[in-house]
Amino acid sequence: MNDRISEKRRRSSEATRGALIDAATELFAERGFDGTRVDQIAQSAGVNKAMISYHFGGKKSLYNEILAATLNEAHDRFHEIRYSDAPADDRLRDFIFAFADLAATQPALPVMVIREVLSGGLHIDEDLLPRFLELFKLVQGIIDQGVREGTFTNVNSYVTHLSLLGSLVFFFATKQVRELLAGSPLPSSVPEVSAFVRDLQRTMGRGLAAPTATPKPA
Amino acid sequence: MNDRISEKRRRSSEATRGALIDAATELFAERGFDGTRVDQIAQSAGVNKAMISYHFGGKKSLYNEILAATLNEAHDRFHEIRYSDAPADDRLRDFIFAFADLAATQPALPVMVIREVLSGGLHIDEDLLPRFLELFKLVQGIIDQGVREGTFTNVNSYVTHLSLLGSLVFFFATKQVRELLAGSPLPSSVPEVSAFVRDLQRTMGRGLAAPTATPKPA
DNA sequence: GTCTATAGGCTGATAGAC
DNA sequence: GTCTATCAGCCTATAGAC
Repeated sequence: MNDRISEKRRRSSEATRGALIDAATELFAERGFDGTRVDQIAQSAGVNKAMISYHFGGKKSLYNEILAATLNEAHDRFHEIRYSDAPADDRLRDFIFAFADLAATQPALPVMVIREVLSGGLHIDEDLLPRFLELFKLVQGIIDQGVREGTFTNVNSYVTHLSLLGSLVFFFATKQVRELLAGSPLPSSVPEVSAFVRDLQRTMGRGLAAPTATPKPA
Repeated sequence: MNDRISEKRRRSSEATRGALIDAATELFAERGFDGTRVDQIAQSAGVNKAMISYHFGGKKSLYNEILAATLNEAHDRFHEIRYSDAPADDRLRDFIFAFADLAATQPALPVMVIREVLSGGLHIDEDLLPRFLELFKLVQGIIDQGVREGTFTNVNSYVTHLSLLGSLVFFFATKQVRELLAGSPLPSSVPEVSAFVRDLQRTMGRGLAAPTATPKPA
């Protein structure tokens, strides 16, 4: 390849793209699409704002590219759970852990998901919708499995999967405010996250367990 | 009072105010503060957009007035539960029902709450914050009570109350999208809501019940 | 590939007539 | 109290220099 002459340029280009994506991800998550100014994105990334149009074709395209990347990462992370043949209660436990793990690495995901859901998918790209719904289907499928197998009590899987996702998404989406209200920076929220995961796994496990089945000891 | 001469005007004035509030409530909930245009509010209310500045002193003040009214209504609705001396599991059940009932009448509440929480209380009025936190404290208090009384298992009340509120807020906040995805208008979501309330009451009740205590029959 | 400068459109607010 | 007309500011996108 004739990379030699353009090596320096190529690296700069990708550095610019990356810087823009990182800055924009944080800002979009924090203030939403409408609340984010392209000037801020550019300044925060340390590049000129014209680069947004050049590299991504505008603010909206940048937003969609970020959303796509985020959803794709989620898709990959849940691969094992999706095709696992473990019993439903184990898969549920694994899902809660995996979601929390993902949210810890990619804090923007839950916020962007909830923002999209609130706005009724107003500025979501049409071909991103399936990726979006996958997440919901996976959880509902696990609950359906448990009901079918008889390990879960006879809940409505539709409303129940919404409850579970609501708990998860809300917890991580509110992290920022809670830190703010907690006084200040909050040293480390890791113990908080693991308490949340543990309690949610237990509460859901016990709450869904069929009356006849003895729930596994916590 | 000298209302006679200004009676017609006063009524018009309040009608204008009311129309603006109604229109703005719906639009703010649907698109957020930044996503809502004052032109839209005025047009949707059928009045001139100058009326927003005249009656409320600007877009932001209108927003805060709506948020205050919404939070005050929530405060009033939960009065009985707040001062109830019933056992924790009953209070929890009542709270879930009351929240759902409130959300059905005031669909904007959960959406505005979640939007505020996401933006880190960026444009919330400072004297509104206590009202906001009340809601959270109430739920956490109920869970603390159950743990103290020994009817609830030894959960972390902080993370658990977030799970519960997350389920509630998320379910009602996503109503719009879910209707959109369900094909179309969705005839009536009442059966869905009652299924949600029932399952959430059961799942939380069973999930939190202390191992020694026998959960009440559903 | 990156930057500066600027265009063009829209937003929220207000002065002044009725 | 309400409306029309208009302003100043801000936002995103782009043309053109380097």
